Amino acid sequence: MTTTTEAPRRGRPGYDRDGMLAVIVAAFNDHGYDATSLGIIAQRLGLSKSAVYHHFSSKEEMLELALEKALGALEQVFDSPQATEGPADLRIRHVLRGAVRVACEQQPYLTLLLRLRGNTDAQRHAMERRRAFDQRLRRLFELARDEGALREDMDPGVAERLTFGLVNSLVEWYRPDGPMTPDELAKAVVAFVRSGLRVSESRDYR
Amino acid sequence: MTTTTEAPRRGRPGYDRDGMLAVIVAAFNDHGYDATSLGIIAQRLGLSKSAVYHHFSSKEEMLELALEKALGALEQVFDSPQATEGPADLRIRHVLRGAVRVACEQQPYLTLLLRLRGNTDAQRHAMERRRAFDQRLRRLFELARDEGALREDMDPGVAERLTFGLVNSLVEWYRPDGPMTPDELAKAVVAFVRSGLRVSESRDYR
DNA sequence: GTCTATATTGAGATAGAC
DNA sequence: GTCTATCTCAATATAGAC
Repeated sequence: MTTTTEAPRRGRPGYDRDGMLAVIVAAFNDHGYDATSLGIIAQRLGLSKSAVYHHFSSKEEMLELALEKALGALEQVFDSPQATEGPADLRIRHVLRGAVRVACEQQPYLTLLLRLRGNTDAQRHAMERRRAFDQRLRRLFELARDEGALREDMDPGVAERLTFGLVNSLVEWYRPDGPMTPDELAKAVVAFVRSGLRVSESRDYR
Repeated sequence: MTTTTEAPRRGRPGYDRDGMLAVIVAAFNDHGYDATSLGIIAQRLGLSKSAVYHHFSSKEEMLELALEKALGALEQVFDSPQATEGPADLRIRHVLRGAVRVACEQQPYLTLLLRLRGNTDAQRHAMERRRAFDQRLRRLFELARDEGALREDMDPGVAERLTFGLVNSLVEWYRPDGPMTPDELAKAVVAFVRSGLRVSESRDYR
């Protein structure tokens, strides 16, 4: 189920790198990456600082591994015929659902990615990959306009930014143990993006 | 035009507290509040660290002043009969426009507010005020549902979160020197939220 | 109002014992 | 694989001269 390089369990039971990473990313999201000290991380893991260094060579390596999870998951959304073939509005809907799924399933990792400010090379590189994702999305919206599937009073670029601003904001409040499943949430997002909040004439879209 | 306590200019020309605060908040947003050192701030202001302390008693005071700007502006959106009287859908539209305006005009301050994680008392207090704002919004959406102005297949709480997730995401890409005015943006947001992106039957809403 | 100098604390990272 | 102890550097904040 993991989407990135598998972590061959080593050392004694309890933590593999993936399990440690989950704890570490939670700390990054609580304090911000830069402001998260190795002391805090070691405390949360129940280890000493130098024990942590036995598993990760630096704080930046932790960040890179975490960002790879989010970026890998996002990029996978486009690895499907449904994202690259067929009418643009259907392709958008597919990507929209995939992005909502990523927001839910990879929530902490995506949160970390979305908060990057590009102060180091690794951060800038990750942001570059994210921008590439955004550009593919934008081309889809332009295609939708050309196919007459997008309302004409809205610029495709603005439509794309508003849509994925909405999707990205999910990480701010979605909780896996909350009342909604990712599928239900995806359905709500698709409905919102397609036809807004007003009482609708409710042709079902599919 | 400032919405908060005015800063009586003191000291030699160049910086008043408001002008300094703009520089400081930009630094906070670039590095994250916790990770922004007074050294960085002093450098950006072209002052020594201790000179900065002559204007602000602590780093936390800078944060509080900045957050007050964002929160004050948001709360003002509700200080209008249009936000408290009349049909819920019209009230929502008014608040929506006001929130877009705040996102544009107070962009750096709102960015700072939206990124808080609640690690100090001051931060938690600011987040509490923001939550109060969100709750007023949520009651508006519940009212809209009761008045039959909200599509029935969407929970009002989810509708509110998606809507203001979209609005809050504006701070991530809106630039004052970009091609869109706040008014144009507000119009696009209202249209999106009301009727989505599909080709519409285009009754103009007003 | 701004400076240099400094007190104090905690950061990331390493050495080397067990 | 984990520990204690420590290195080096930079953080917030203050003292006191100009």
